[in-house]
Amino acid sequence: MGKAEENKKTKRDSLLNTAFELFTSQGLSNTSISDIALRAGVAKGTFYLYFKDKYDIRNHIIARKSEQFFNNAYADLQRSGITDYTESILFLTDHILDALCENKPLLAFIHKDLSWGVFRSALENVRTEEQVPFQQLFLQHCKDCGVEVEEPEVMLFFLVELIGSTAYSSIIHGDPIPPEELKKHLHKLIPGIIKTYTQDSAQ
Amino acid sequence: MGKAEENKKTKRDSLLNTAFELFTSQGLSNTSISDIALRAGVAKGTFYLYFKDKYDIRNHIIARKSEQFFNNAYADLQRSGITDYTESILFLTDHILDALCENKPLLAFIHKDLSWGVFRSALENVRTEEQVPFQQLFLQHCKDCGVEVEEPEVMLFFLVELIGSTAYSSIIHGDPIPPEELKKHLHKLIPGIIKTYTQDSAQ
Amino acid sequence: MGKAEENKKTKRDSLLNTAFELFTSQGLSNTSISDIALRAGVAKGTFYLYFKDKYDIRNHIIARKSEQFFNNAYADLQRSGITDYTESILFLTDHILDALCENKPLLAFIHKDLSWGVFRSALENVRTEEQVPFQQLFLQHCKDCGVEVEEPEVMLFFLVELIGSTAYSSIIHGDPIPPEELKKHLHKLIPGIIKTYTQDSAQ
Amino acid sequence: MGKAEENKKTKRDSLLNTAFELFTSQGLSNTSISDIALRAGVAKGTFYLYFKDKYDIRNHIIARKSEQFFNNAYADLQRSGITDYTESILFLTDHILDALCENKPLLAFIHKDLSWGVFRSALENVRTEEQVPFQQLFLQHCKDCGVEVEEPEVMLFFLVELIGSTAYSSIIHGDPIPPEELKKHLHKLIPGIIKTYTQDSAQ
DNA sequence: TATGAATGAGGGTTCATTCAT
DNA sequence: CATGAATGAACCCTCATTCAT
Repeated sequence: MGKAEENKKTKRDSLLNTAFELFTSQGLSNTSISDIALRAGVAKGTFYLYFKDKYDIRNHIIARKSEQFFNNAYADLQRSGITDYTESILFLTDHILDALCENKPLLAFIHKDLSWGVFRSALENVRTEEQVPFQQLFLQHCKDCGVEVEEPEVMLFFLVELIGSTAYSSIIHGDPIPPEELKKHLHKLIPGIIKTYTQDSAQ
Repeated sequence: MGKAEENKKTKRDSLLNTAFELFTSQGLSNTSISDIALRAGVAKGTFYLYFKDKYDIRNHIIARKSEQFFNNAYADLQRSGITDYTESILFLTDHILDALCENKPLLAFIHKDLSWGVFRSALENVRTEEQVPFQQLFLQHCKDCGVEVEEPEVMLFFLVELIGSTAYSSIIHGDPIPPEELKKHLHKLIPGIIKTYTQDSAQ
Repeated sequence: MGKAEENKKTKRDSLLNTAFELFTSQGLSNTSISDIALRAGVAKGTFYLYFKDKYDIRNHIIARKSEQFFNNAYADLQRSGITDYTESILFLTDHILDALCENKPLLAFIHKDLSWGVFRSALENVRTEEQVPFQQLFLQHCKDCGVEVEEPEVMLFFLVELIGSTAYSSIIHGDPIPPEELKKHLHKLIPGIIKTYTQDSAQ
Repeated sequence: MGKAEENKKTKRDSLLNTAFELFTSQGLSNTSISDIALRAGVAKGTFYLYFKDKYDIRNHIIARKSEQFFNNAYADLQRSGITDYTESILFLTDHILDALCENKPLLAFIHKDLSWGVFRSALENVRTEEQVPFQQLFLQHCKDCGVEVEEPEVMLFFLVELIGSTAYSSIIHGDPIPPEELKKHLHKLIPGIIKTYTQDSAQ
């Protein structure tokens, strides 16, 4: 029975991976459930044993990828040994921008959701994985750096939205500034934003 | 002769309005060209005399609405008599947030495009109206206030993206903060951003 | 298990037969896929499970019918016991003309392709059946009669084109001569053509 | 009023020429009446003032082109000064093959009708031009050469069908022999055919 | 569980034809 | 005569979903 379970897990993963490939390469609306099933090597009907419809599998993919994404960034940060708070945020920013540059199809695909929505709906509703939510990691990190952020969740919100939406425009369209420029500008802006939220507690 | 022209204009407007209603109430992909034509009171084939396809009419709608939107805000600003630069930006921010609060379907519809993309593609490509692009208004406004902004277009980009993406999350989902809170936060953050871009020139 | 296969074969045949009926009675361009599916008793979508489009099913029909046609003629020839080469060609000619007379819709339908094109594209590309191509039969027949034909394929080409195109005009329009007359004329002309190709080798 | 007449004639010719260009370059079914009218520089409704529908204009074109075609060949023959009957037929054959080689789109377009059908339906029904039918020219030519052909119309029928149908296969598909080869073969076959019809009278 | 043949509604699009101007 | 906007039937094709096996 462990075997049967394994088999199911394999099929599910196969569907998820295939769907991701197709969504990023051809777009959501140009990908049919037939396509996914065919390339995943299962029958069309089988798809429905695992997912409700195309949007269901999309949500699972976004949740999975976004989580991976932020957690990768965070893991790298820890390896870097950076201890200063602002520096660590900038490190994360660069890491995320670099990763998005190298994976434009992913960016194009999840951009509408690569934002606060990721943390809200995707991660909460669909959570089946065994990962620690990024928000928790973030809060922990604040503490680790010995920084007291007033409303850290809100600050995270602003950072995520700012970075996510400008990255899309810059990386996908190169407009109005290319990714290199974007980095420089964000490095100028983000310290101000952090200061706004850490000064608050002192006021 | 003017009659035929007028008639065409009427039909075109009817299609645009109907499409907007349907797009905002049912979503883009749930709206068919049949629906639009039917409710606009024209034959299906007539649609194709005016627009290439669904995406064509969508672009026209976005261009039109966005233009209206920003120009309304700007017109109000001028009526307000505000002369301080930072204050005027905050006024525009509030105005835009208020307007979006009162028109959630519009926000939901154009949110993916209510961003720098609006200025880039929608407004530039589809421009058939005789309006002044918002960017020009903005540049003029900087001068009028006697403020020297280093790279004003880039600053506008960051402001638009920040406001647009946070507004969506806040207004549509009330998460992680309600619109009232959002305003307060933006009022704290925006002056810092402006300072970053106006200090540059002094440095 | 055999049942499903059988069922599919039945549906496919039903579609082919229905399409043939409609094509011959109404013409290709006046027959829609809807028509075919409807009269074949299957859903429209089902058509596309078996054929790519209207031209695909047409090619299959032509291939099938032509094959049947020539092979019937050849089988009859063998039953006839004729051994003389020229006589056998004339026998085939008569057989083909008789068959076409009795099946005018077929003639009208495939006349544009009842020519060398049949051997080239239709029979070669669409071949899924397990029949021996007519050219091979023809070559074998030359040997069997002990006749050495210089370029037998080319001679076949001329015969097929001559018979096919004159048959169409004569049988369908009775112009400029009726089928009976046509036979007589061909009986006068064909021996000369054969002589031209068998004398070559002697020259 | 001569002017109005002229204008009409111009429009009609413009439609015919445009339709011919489009039919040969894109095919009949891929050419719409809109296309024709647009490129001919007249309004869509105007088309219907001159032709009943697409098939009507096609028939006129075929009649016109075929007539031109054969008459050109005949005119050239007369310029050539050839007096021998068989030679003159071979001259016409070559001339026709050369002309078809140089105008493949025309061949592809009228091939279904470039046969006896041309003389029968197209020329008879649609005749509005002021030309002498080719059959008459041909009969006259037989006399001029002092040759007595038994049933000259029938012989012409066989020649036209043989040349027309083999030319199509050879020139358009190069199969089973290229046009150069075709000429050689026809030069071998045609004298035999002529002999068959001129010997008849002697028999 | 898994299959994949069958469905049929529904989408986008074209275009011959009409008719008021 | 000429126009060209409007029509709407008809077409092709896709695809999510079902269900008998």
